[in-house]
Amino acid sequence: MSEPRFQAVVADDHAIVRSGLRAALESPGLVEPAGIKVVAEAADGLSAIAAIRQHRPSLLLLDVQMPLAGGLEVLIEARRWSPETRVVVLSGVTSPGKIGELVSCGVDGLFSKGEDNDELFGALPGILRGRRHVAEVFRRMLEEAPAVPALSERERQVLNLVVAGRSNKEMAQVLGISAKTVDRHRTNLMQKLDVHSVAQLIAYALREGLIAPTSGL
Amino acid sequence: MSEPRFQAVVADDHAIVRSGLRAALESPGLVEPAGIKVVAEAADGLSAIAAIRQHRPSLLLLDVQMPLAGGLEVLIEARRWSPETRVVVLSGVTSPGKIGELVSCGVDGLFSKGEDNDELFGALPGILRGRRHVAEVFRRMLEEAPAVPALSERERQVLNLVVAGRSNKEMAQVLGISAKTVDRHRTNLMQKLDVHSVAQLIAYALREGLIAPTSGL
DNA sequence: GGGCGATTGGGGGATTCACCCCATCCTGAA
DNA sequence: TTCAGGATGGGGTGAATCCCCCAATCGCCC
Repeated sequence: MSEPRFQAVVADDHAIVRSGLRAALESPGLVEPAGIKVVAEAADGLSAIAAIRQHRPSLLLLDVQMPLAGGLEVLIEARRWSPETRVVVLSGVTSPGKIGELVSCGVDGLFSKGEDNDELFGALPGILRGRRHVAEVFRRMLEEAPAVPALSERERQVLNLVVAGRSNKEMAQVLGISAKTVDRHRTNLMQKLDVHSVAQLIAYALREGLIAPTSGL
Repeated sequence: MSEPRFQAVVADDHAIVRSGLRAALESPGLVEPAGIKVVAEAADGLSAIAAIRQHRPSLLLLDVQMPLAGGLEVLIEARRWSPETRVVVLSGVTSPGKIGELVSCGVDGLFSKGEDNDELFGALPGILRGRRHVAEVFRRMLEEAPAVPALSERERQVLNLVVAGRSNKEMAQVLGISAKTVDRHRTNLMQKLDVHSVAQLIAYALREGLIAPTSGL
């Protein structure tokens, strides 16, 4: 019996998922001949970052949406504190925006929770040895991406406030500008996104993961 | 080595969760001395119902939100086709509305994905022998429930259409009634829920899980 | 320097929304 | 049988939205 060559940290807000991943990684032969030792689990983004800083593992298995800090933030912090750690993200949501962000930030692996994990387990050995792997589903999605329009800083702010239920007048106060200017940004925003109502605007923000579904009001 | 006394069906849209639950159920001693045999997995509501009809298992482990049919629908169908099957629901979302619905529909077990699964595994043997168990978190939540107002059929329809981004005029066409009546329902709806904008209305629908975050537009 | 885009702000208008008023019809419970 | 509540509509008002018009300033890149 040989010692596991690799150590991993598993981060997901669901305990069942963590134990499932742990079982799969540690079972010899499934991913690695000697298995992969899971040295820490994390239920939220902050403790994930803490675990990375402490253990400097060879692999980080990461969920996209978690409490306290999302997948992207954790990815960036992990790169900073442990550059040699291979970061693999598991995504439950499939919004082209978030996926694109992760890819351009240089994740080493990107897989969907909905699909079979054969693709994940099959690709992990390669990833641990320096290769990269983005799941078929996501690669096709990015190719067929309907040209995501780039929003300006102000437009993003306005979008967030609209989603939060604020009126133009309130936004004007918050941002310290005229209500008319808010209206202007709003118009440009809706034109860029090709939507024509608040509801569609919120639906867009939701699809793109610009907003946490758990945010009150 | 004795044969497992119980058979289970596991339904969840994430493959990792299914395999994690399977591993836990089947491992001898963790839940049952002889383990629980997982006779089928289902990735969506319809195949979950099909599996129940075919296998008539002693246990159904069920996720709340799945494609094609939600947890509640599957629960009702399971009761119809296999009344002796104990139905245990795992909820990722924690909206008082959905939780209350499930309890009043008579689930045998109700647990949160976010918490440790010790409570689940500890309670399963009792559930298999006829007891019921609702997780601590949810019991406290239901006690502190802020008196969920009951919506009428029309109001629910209008709410869904509002969330879908339809205007009053469009809803009038869809529902075959006057735009003025739609406005009426809308007014009553917002009064009942104590909200005063489309954004807050959508936020409510989202919190209560009345709408799938993955629904396009 | 000359565009280009982001940001700022104003006027105006058509439409929609939020919320009142009023009424009738029907169903089921008390 | 009365009576409450749901569903159906009409009228109207004030506010907000959506979308045009116009203009100015600032920074950035070629």
